[in-house]
Amino acid sequence: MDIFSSLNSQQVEAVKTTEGPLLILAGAGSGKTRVITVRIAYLITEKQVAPYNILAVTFTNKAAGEMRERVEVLLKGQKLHSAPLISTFHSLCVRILRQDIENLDEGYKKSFTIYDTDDSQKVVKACLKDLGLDDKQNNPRNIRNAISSAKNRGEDAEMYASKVEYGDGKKAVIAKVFKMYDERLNTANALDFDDLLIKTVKLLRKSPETREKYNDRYKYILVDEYQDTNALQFALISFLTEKQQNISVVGDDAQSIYGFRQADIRNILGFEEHFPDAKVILLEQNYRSTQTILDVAHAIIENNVNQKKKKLWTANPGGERIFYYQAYDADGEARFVASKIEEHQRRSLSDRVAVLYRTNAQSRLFEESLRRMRIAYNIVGGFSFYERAEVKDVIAYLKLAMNPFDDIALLRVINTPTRGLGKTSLDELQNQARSVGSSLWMTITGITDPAFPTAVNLTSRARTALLAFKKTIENLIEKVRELAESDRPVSEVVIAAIEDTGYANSLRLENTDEAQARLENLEELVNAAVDYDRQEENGLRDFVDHAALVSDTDKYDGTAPVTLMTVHMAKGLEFPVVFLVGLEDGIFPHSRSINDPKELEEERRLAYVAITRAEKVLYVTHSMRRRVYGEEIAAEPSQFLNEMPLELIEDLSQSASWLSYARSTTSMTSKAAVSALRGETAPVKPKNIYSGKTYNSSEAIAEFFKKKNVEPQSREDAEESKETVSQPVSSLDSLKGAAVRDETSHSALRTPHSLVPGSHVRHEKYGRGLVLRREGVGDNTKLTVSFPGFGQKKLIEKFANLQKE
DNA sequence: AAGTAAATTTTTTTT
DNA sequence: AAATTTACTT
Repeated sequence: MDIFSSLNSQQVEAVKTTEGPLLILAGAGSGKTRVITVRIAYLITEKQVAPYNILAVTFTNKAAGEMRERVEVLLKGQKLHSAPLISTFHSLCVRILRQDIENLDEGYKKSFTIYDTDDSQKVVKACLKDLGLDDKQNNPRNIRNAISSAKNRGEDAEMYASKVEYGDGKKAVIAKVFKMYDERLNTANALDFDDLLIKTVKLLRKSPETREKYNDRYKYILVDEYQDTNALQFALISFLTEKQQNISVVGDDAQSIYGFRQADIRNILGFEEHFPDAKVILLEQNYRSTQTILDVAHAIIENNVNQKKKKLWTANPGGERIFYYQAYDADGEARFVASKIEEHQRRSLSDRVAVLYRTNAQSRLFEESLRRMRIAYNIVGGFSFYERAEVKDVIAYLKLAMNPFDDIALLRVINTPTRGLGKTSLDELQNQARSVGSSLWMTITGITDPAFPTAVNLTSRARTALLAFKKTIENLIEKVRELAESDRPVSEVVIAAIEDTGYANSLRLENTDEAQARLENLEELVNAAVDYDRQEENGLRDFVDHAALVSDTDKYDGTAPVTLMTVHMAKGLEFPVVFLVGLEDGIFPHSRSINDPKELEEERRLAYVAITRAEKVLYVTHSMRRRVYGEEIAAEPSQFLNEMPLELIEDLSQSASWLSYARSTTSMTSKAAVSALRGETAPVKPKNIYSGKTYNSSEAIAEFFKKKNVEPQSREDAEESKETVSQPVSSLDSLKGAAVRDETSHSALRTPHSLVPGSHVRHEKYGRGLVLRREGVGDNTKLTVSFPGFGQKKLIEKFANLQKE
């Protein structure tokens, strides 16, 4: 196969320039991912570079996954002994730190825990409390954000403190918390997301041997979305490419949308200064969109002052005008979108549709309207499976078993399920821990040791409860140790964390629908763990890291007919049909950005990203009313609408719209047009009451966990399935059953040992399926089953309760 | 100590 | 409107 056949001359040059620093300025839709992937293939097949010497870094797991897939296709048939590492910044750092963090000499051990945003915020809250500060006046979330921003700028607690001006009380508080926060994380052997980058950079700076090691390992480095890199990421890349200088970066300053994460556009603008030998290649031909769509996008981005002037061109046909719809209220907007999607699907099923919004909170109405129209859709982001309380609880047990110093994990589970350790006892425990400056786990060990009776204000009941808890965790630790020494499946420990801790039983005793749903989620967690069984000794570690680092982003299914997501998530993707919704002042651009010219420019770039996702058809919609915090308020059209060339827009609104006024009026400003229009509108009609639960459900979760080589699948009308599947059944029978359950009723004993590949089975939730693979023996037998409409599932035979058909 | 009722807050965007 | 936190009861 000629890998160059589909490339233009600039793209070919970008692929063939393998040595030395290279900057590829790639406009939207200019085939940037294709260049990167072909480049990787070229290095391996033509330049004989060993795959493991290649590193490609992206920002999201979704981008990494997609790149991996495409490289795989290009390299199909080659007999390779290794694979290039295609990873996110954060995963790369975890990989390095799990090997070498001990060289950092900061007391961190390889078994470190990763704290997510939620965990970090809890630490901040605890710090405030211990500093005797009120968390009403000092919002923990804001403080956490301030610390995170500082870290991403490359500042540590000391640097931050030195910059606090006299009299700035707020910053003084942040500085204090910052210092304490870092100390806490250190004693807990925990790293937050930002630390992953920071500690890796520090390690590389400090240890020339480590630096050498990774320089020799990664001889060719590619960075995607380079315009979104921040100071830390830049430092990391600089260290890694120190020796070889074989760095190539791809980016587009017009698509920089992560300023809030301290992305520094100077990284891309100053690339040539930092690497004087750098070669620069421009990719300006757009292969994705119609000229009309590009013209609209260009008209908007032109309003940015800080922008390199450049214009994309396309050989694609001009295309139809973009469509516009003004809805009376947000519900009407959602109904319009759903009915148009239906229309599109009737015409041509193959055209994938995306509904893009500024904030996750906007998704609900669109979900509802699509559901009512019985249109299958896929939603990306929002609430993550791993953010569910029950999932976090069980993960916390696992984290604790691997790193008992993890105070946050310990606090999360010590009284979950309730063990009679209430606020009083826990306060005392924390006080005790603080007074000796050690972790809670060590403190518990001290308190419960009969040989060293400590003077603590604990009731004997609490002491007994602590002892029981300690035993529970020790058992779990033992399980983890056994696991590491044998080839036992990861799922076994996960089940132990659910069952042996009493967690599942307490849920069963609740006997409510909600508890039932939680149990189902935990079954999915066990199913997810099955996938890690083959990764031997680090399986559990990897599994928990995955839970911390992987968001719902990679739930994205590139073949789903309808996808709902935020504009941020849509970056790098393309769709034949795009709905850009909620184009209202305060929504898009967001109210938080409207007063700062810098941030407004970022919003504009965001709008540019959204528009350039569209290949053929673009709809832009807005509503005249919107509910904010439960109150319905008047909404004004986005200024971005006003920046679009009006002659390229076709108005689909049912009655007189902002657009028609804007067109007919030269004297009136568009804002005035809106007020004039509003004066004519009828009183608010009664709102359609629809209060069905819109999301959640285990099928969404099952979806999430599906890994590569799994049939993609959209979410079905969950409401209907809820009604028809009256008795929800899951793959993990043991978790669901009655609180007290006779062991002999385990499905393994009921299921005949005849589920060989090729046989047809029935699963109570997924329906009829075909057994594809059978692995393991006895209780550990795992089956890979393909369920039409649900894709492939890996199930533990013992728990799956499969009926032969 | 645990469950319930009342009060308060929440919305950027992501690893 | 919904979710989370706090205050109050048993």
